[in-house]
Amino acid sequence: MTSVRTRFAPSPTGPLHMGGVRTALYAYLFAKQHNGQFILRIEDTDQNRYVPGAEEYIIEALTWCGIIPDEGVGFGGPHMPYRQSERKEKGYYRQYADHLINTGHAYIAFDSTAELEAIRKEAEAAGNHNWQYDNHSRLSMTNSLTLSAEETAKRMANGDAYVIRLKVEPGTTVSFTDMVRGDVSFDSNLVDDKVMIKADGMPTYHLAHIVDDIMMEITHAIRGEEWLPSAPAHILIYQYLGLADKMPQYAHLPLLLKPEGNGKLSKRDGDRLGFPVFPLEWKDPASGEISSGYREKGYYKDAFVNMLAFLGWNPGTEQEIFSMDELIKAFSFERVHKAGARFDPDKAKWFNEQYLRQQPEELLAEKFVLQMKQKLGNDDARATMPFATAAARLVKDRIYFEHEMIGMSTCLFESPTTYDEKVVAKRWNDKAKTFFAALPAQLNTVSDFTAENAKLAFEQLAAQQELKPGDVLQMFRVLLSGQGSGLDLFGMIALLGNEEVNKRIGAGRAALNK
RNA sequence: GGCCCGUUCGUCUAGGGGUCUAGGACAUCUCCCUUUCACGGAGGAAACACGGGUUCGAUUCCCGUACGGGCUACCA
Repeated sequence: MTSVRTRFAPSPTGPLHMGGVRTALYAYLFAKQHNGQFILRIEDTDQNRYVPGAEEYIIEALTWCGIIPDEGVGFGGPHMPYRQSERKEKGYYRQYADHLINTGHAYIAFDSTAELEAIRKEAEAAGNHNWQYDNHSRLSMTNSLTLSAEETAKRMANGDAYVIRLKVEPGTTVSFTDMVRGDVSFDSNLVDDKVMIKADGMPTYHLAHIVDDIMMEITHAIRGEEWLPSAPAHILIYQYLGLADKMPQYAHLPLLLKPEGNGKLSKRDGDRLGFPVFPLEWKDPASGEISSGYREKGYYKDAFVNMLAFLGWNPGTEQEIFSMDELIKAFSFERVHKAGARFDPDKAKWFNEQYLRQQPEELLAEKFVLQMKQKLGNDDARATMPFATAAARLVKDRIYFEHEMIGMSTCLFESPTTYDEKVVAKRWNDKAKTFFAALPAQLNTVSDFTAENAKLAFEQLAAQQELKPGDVLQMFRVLLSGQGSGLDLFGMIALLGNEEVNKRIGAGRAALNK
């Protein structure tokens, strides 16, 4: 039995959409589950749409996600080159196309784009919305079927522009078994004569992916649902080639839909709704426009991959957190949902939160030290592991992303400049004033300034003054941080230290008593 | 318009003839914990698109309708 070989074949027309990443992920998971190979092929047959940097972006994005190709552009392999423009130079596609012509399954067509456009317009005006170049119309067009062999040869020798079209035989039902959809069938009468080789000599997707899949021994072709309508043409090509036995199994994946409204998820949605649609940040080379990326937004790659895997697939158990290895074991196309999946940015954040919670404390502390150094300067005494570890413990459960640590802990580094008015209005009374006048001295009696000891001292003083801790606790927080809510109060106090706490109490009293 | 695919809580989904008084997760609400907030815990509200069949019995099978999506290029 030959080994499973899947491929991801994007065209370098811009940054890789997260839907594309999911397609790559499923193809990768399936290949790895079967100890097979995952191949990255670049489909750059449309010279007009080529975007510089896109190819590098694709490779970097897949690499970041841990979806590492075994073969492909940037990775080498036994089927080089893996870029279709280069494979075209080798004559691969033309060879297959000529074979199809020689066996009567394809023909040369001279009709120009402008002519076709005119015909479509005319048909449209006559109420025919579905004119296509097919078995109904091809005999009234200018092609090697309607021209004599001599005339055709003459035109070609003349350098007249022509394309090679597939000659679809009418009257059959084309059916195949899709890995996610089951049996699907089409009427060949309705399949158009697809262009396989364009006037510029480049193959179209339809021919190119088949030739490459055959040559690269692809066993499973995994792609988006948008390809389903052209699947019958692809199956016919395999049949006409006499290579139906080489045809991979197809899997058409459901599309990713907008979080709200209609249609598939697009670049615009991210900009509009404030979440990334791309794995990595992308700067459009032409417009300079920047699209945000999951990596730059602070998502863990594992969380991103986990989230993506669950958009349209689920394991059938209640487990939601999956490592790549677990995904490889659990994945199956039978469990891919058939309907499009509406993307939910909240759930994406939730996944990241879960991964954040799982992070080892030490790792978080290391990142925190870096953030502190950036904010406070390299030499700041607080930007060290012991302090950062304690601080990380304080903020960890209140954030979705690592980069939020520093912002969540502002009160550890900055004295308040304003004080929560609501709390002040309610709690800054005579008793509180007396209490906080005495508190610094009380705190000075604490020899080991831990959270527990500071709390004890605080409660003692409150008891002495016949106050419930609740009467002055929130005010204490406001004096220290300016805010009515925030990090665990005594945890924060321990980190601030006796001296800083007293200083802030003093500053706060001065400000509020003015 | 034509063709193809789809349709379970707001969202992602489980379930594929009786076990469904339809399960989980996100979001939302309530309560508990807590000085607060968050975390955590407990609980609530919330869905089988509709109409016909088939069947003793349909969320589950079939057919229609509606709705959604995709495709309809010498783009992928």
